[in-house]
Amino acid sequence: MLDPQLLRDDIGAVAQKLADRGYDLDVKAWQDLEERRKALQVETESLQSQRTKISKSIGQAKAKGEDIQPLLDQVASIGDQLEKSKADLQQVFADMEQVTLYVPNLAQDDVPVGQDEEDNVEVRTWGQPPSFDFEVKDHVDLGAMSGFMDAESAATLSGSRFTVLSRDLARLQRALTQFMLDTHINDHGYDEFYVPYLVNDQAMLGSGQLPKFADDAFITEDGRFLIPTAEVPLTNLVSNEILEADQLPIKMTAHTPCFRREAGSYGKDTKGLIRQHQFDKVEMVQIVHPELSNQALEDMTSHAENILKALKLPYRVIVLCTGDMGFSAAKTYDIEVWVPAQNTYREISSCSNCEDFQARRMQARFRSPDQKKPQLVHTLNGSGLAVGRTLLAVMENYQNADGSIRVPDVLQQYMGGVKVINQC
RNA sequence: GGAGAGAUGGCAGAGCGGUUGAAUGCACCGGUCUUGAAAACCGGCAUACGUUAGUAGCGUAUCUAGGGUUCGAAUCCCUAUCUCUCCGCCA
Repeated sequence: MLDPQLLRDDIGAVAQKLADRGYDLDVKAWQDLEERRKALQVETESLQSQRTKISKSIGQAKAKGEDIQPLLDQVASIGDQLEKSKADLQQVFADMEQVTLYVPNLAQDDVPVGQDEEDNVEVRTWGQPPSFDFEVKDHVDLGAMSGFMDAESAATLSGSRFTVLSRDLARLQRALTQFMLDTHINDHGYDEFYVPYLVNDQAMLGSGQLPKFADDAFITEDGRFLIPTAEVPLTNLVSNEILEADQLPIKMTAHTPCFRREAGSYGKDTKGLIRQHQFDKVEMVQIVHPELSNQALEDMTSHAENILKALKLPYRVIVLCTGDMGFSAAKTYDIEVWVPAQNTYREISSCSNCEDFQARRMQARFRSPDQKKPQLVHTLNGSGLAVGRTLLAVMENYQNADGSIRVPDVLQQYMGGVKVINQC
């Protein structure tokens, strides 16, 4: 949610910035609502004030045993007026909320303006894509050869976009997860959390998945949502909180499955682990002082990069352009890992500074010693990393000519000494 | 799932139709006293919105949330959510 003050003071500039993101704000409609709101609110509050005054004097008159009928007559007409004006005001507020809940965050000034992923800008690359003296196989083939990855069984169980991993490959995924968590906890200063995988609509609203993207999430019969990312439960841990300044920054990590409908991506990445309805992810979330959020974004991105460095997987970092950013983000870095079989980089992490956008929705604030009023915190989230896609990247980058897969050095301690994954 | 009890300010806890935004205690902040500290005493201490040049003043709302009764609701009624106790079931 944007700062309503900003919408009032400088709506022209806001509309321009939203246009950069491909969002068309109806300025005239908003200003009309705002004007109505102002008139109605002033009217309602003054009526309420009158009514309260008279009601109090009724109490006093009664206590003294005076006749209260004149006062009752006086207040009678206020009641109807008040009811009407209250209802109108509520309607205007509801209309305004329908706008504000659907308006995306504003991009930071240094974010490149652009339409879609074509306009994203590469920031840096790390590592050299490996060269192979044989024809590389993709992870689907490698998985089939080993017999440890089974899309058909998954289709029988659940449908498309699911997978069954077994034995050394299942273990390798667990090793990756463990390694990521341990690194974030031991080297990067995050605290580990275990969180619910089902959340209510308030939580989804707070982090910005609702109301606009309801179709992307799985909803349960009793109205809960399967989390599309651990960002939702982790970030909402501070909802409706007023934190003390010295509690910041809060750095949280959690490993969870993530569930996504992937509506609207029909035909895209239909094979393999790239795009699944269910995938595991290790998530990082930071709750920070507003002045430090940009530095925190750089730090968090480097934390995700450190995982890839340790795994010796080549990657590049790009900054998303205005048109490609997520709803809640003010600035986003994507990290893309080298995928040999596709001869390109594919997204494996997305790190965003949401500034106060989510904090305002969920009323997450802190009290700083130098300011009387509580102020909104800044929230950041980043994948550290998407585990399924990391598994895919390891499989493809570490493949041998015979289809076996070398286990990266840092994972071997988690694999009980297994150094190469062969076949069933 | 069944039966019961409850949800009040940072925390504890009173109030149970009328000057209650809410007693009291604790915590916190400022002051007096003191060489300093403690104690004691004095004072302060919610949030949001509106109006406004204003973090001044004034107004409005908020005692879990949403509805209702009433001239007037923290207090009465309904619904939802959550918590606790007991029983049942269960990894």
